[in-house]
Amino acid sequence: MDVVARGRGRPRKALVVPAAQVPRTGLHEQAAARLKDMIVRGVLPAGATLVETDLSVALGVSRTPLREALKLLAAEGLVDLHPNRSARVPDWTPEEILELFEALAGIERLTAELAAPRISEALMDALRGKQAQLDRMHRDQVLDAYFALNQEIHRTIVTAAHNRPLAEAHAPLQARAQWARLRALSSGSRWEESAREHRDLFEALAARNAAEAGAIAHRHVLRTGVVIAETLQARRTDPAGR
Amino acid sequence: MDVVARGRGRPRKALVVPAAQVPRTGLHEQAAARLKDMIVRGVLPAGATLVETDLSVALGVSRTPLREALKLLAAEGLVDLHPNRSARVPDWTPEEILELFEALAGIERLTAELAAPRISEALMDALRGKQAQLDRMHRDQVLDAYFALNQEIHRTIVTAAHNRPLAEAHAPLQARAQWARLRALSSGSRWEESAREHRDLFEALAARNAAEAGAIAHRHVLRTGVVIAETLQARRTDPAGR
DNA sequence: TTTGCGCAAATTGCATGCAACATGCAGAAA
DNA sequence: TTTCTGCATGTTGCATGCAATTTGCGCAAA
Repeated sequence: MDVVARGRGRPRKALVVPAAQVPRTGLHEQAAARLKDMIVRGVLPAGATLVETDLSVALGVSRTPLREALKLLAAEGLVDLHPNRSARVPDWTPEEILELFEALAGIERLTAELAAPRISEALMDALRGKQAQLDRMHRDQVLDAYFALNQEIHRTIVTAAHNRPLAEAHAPLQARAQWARLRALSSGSRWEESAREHRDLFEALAARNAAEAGAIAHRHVLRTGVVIAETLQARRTDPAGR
Repeated sequence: MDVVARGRGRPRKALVVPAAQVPRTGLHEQAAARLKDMIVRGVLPAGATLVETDLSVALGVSRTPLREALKLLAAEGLVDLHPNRSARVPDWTPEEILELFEALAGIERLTAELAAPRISEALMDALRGKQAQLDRMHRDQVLDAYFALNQEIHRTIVTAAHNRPLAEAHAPLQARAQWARLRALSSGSRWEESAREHRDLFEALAARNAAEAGAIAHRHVLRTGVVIAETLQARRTDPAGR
């Protein structure tokens, strides 16, 4: 295939380094990733109808990989796909968002429970660092950085749970949750509470207390979902209200 | 589009009944369903490489919908898909099966916890019927009917949890779990135990005891996974051993 | 014998063309 | 006016063709 040593036999004279796993992804995956990003960030607004031809020229690919990408996103629930109809960006109701966070809370409870006993020292250290940084973000009131780091911590815990199928089940929910979070960037009061929950969760993990960590994670995510759903509900009845 | 009255306006003289929602699914979905079935049932054995051209003639569709179907199955983890390589049916190790059931146990715990307080009377009745039938299957030692009904009960509980995202997260795991179950049709001793767990779970649900129902479901699925993984492990070290 | 190289066959990735289906509108019938 | 019908247009579903990539095999060199 190319000059780099590949495969399992020990490379005896590797003149070139194994060239750090460039993903080498196909067009349909790139298209899917870009679409996902556009939907989550709201570039493609809820309710938008996605015409294949238009989208394909917009993304610079032909319809075939685009259609494959749409199928992938449909599997994640990020687009609605009906036979012989244009794909649409779903517009989730606050009730659906609540359902979503209920499920997410349950799954993150599991990840926390699993992570508590089996998280590696290395990941625990990483988590410690992130937690400290999160506290700084909170103290300095840097909302969007806090937001991003928050997500990262949750992902780290999922990783630490060391259960691939669970992570795979988590990912699609997480994508939709981020959609909701981004358009309900939470209120200051909840921020305070959220920061404390994060500290508590970290403590529980550090103490390897599975039940406690799970319970905290569950409450944390569920509470987040309630606040977000309420925000969206309020904005729906009064669209002008920031 | 055709003779049946459709749409929202009251049909004043509907000469034909609305023709009970035939799914009208596309070729790629049919192909995906058939492939899924073939993989779960073992018609396509673990490790098999799936050549698009061959499969497409076998299923009687062209490569385009077949490729879309493969992408769908890949999203469910039922095939491995790498760029520029033929798709393969994964051959899950007993360790991976154990991970899978660990995740599944967690999710079914959630479904049981959610279902306990909110299951409708109608579904509860249906469950009662299925449970009674399950007991008969157990008494009469009809293994495969027991097996099928077992699956159905689990699905019913997922439905009763009334949380769409959670059900969507559950489905792909369930597909792989069935793959494992089908090739490790459990031992008689476990059967006894499993039947009792099912009765206990039903009781807990009937009593609307969320924590108890969740705990039972968790143990039940996890234990099933352990037995299945052990069976697969044993068969792997001694392939001849039934 | 073993290792490396290069070509040929097989296979996937993608683009494009055509048929089927849906939707909206104009015009006819009631 | 209101409702139904048929057509025109836009869009999706699928098949097929071609280029790019992988893979297996033969053959020569060490």
